[in-house]
Amino acid sequence: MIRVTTSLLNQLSDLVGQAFEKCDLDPSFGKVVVSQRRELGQFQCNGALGAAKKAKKNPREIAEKIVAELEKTGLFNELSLAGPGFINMRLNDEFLIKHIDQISGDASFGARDGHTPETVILDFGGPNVAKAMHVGHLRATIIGESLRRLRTFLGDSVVSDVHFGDWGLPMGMLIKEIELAKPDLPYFEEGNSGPFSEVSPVTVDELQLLYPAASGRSKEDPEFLEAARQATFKLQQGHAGYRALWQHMLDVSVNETKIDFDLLGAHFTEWKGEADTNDHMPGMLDRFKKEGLSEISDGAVVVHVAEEDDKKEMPPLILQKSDGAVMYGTTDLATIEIRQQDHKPDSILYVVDARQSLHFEQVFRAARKGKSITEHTKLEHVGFGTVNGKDGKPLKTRDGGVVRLRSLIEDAIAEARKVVLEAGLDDRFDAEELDNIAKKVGVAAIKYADLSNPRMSNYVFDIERFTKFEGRTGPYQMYAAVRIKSMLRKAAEQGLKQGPLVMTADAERNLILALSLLPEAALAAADKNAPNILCDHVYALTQEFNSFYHDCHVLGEKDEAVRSSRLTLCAITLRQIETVLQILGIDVPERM
RNA sequence: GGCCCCAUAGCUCAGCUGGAUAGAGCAACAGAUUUCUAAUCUGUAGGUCGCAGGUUCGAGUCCUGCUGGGGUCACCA
Repeated sequence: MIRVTTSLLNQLSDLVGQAFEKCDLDPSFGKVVVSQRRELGQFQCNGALGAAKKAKKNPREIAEKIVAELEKTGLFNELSLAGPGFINMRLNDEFLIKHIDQISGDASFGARDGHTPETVILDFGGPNVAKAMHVGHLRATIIGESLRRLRTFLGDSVVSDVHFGDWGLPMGMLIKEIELAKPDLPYFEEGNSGPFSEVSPVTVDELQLLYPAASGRSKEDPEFLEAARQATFKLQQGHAGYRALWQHMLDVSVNETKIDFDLLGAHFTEWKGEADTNDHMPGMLDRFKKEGLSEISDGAVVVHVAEEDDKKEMPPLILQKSDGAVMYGTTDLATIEIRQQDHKPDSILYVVDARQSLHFEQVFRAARKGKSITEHTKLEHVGFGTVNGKDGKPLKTRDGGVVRLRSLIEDAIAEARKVVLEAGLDDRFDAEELDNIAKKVGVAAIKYADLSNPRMSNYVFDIERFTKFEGRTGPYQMYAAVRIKSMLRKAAEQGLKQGPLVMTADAERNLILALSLLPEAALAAADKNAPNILCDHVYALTQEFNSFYHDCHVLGEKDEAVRSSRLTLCAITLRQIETVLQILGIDVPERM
């Protein structure tokens, strides 16, 4: 007997595959998918066409044989043939109810059953010292956090590392800029090895002004840039004053980014950064040199990563610039080695802007070449597209500046509050609850809008559209869950009990079918690192629920068996909607 | 210039390894409520899938060329 806890589509595919096997055909032709034409069936299999092509036979004849085999199982209410050889099927209700009973008894709705647990490291967030997080960090954080939750849901052991940008040339630029502004600070005294003050000489607001100043100065003043380069090198070599100053800048910046990450509900098990590779660096550089993996090119130490059959140009990875300082490729490579030592991961996923794909390709190749990671470990750049304004170009403020993440979130919360107030139902909430609802709705609106796009696509940021309660929005999904919560509260007040499932209406069957597809969605989302698949799933689910809600009264239902069954169905649906939204990083309030 | 990605309804986008009549949402129009929260549901209308070839029984999907847009091409991150 087939296992009942695995995904419904896999079960059906196995079953139909067996039928193909009995006809001496490859079982892989038995792949079953949700029907494109629901009026003809719940599921379909198109394998007869492919099999016919391969076996040089008539597709309809093959399909007829398959149908005959499937009839014998007794699991189907209806099996039919259509067109050139499409097999349409409808399961009988007993089977569906049994299946939903089984998966609803499992916290993952049967999804874990189809997943082999592994140790996965997620590298996302990627804020930088002194720079306020901006719209570019939005997707990295939202997608990364969602993948973290998804993998945890599927039973993986997940390490999430924020990987602070804290070690490159910008550090030298900041040090020199601070020196210009406050030359008397002890950090700049020749030979001063500390100890230094425990109080930061700069506030976060100052830092955020210092950085653009330093950046601008570097472009105009070659001497300043050169000084910054030297400072970067000295910092990396352990200059005591610079290190102390750097630590202050890092601490101040970390505290600031935590506010943003908290707003977005992102969690990190590690707050590491590029700088944490410093102790590892000399050994790694030495090894690459000794093993003949690196060489000097134009004064820089590089690893050649081009391969014979490359179509595209593949520049070497620069480990050390000609001035001796390391670059972010070097720290990324060292980070891989450290992660290998610390965690022995099966996968390392980098949730970083798609524009950095060449960089990761170089780093991954260098890591393979230098055996920095075990062969079986998967290294993957999970890229994503840009967030655009209504003009189709990357989102900018009115005066062309960078949009800060904080203001983006605050605007969304303000917009959500406006929408709730406009609905005119706010008199039910006190100020505190309204705040809570606005925050949850605003953040959900942004997250759902972001995650529902395929990762690699760019999308247009339109907060008014995102906060609408109609259509494919975060709030629509939450609203369905809130409706159920309200209903279950009333049921509890009236002492109504849940009972075994019975099928009395199409809307119930459709809802159960939607519920049954979670494992498929979760596994595909994990496999492709594509949260949008889960967004599609929860949208289909909430739509089916809303139809059910419209067609089938629950609390007022006179027949106790039907009523208690529907209460059960509502409870399962709520749990699944909340589970999926939770994976997407969306919290559902009690009311809204 | 080389390489990579994209082009689908008025708008924002789906379309999984080629499979039936190309789908959603928004906007438009027509309906449904003495609400279990209508912030909902049902229906109608809307398409030469950028252009031109090719492979195939079958192409939005695969191949080639073209047009338009974006990204990227070693000492920034």
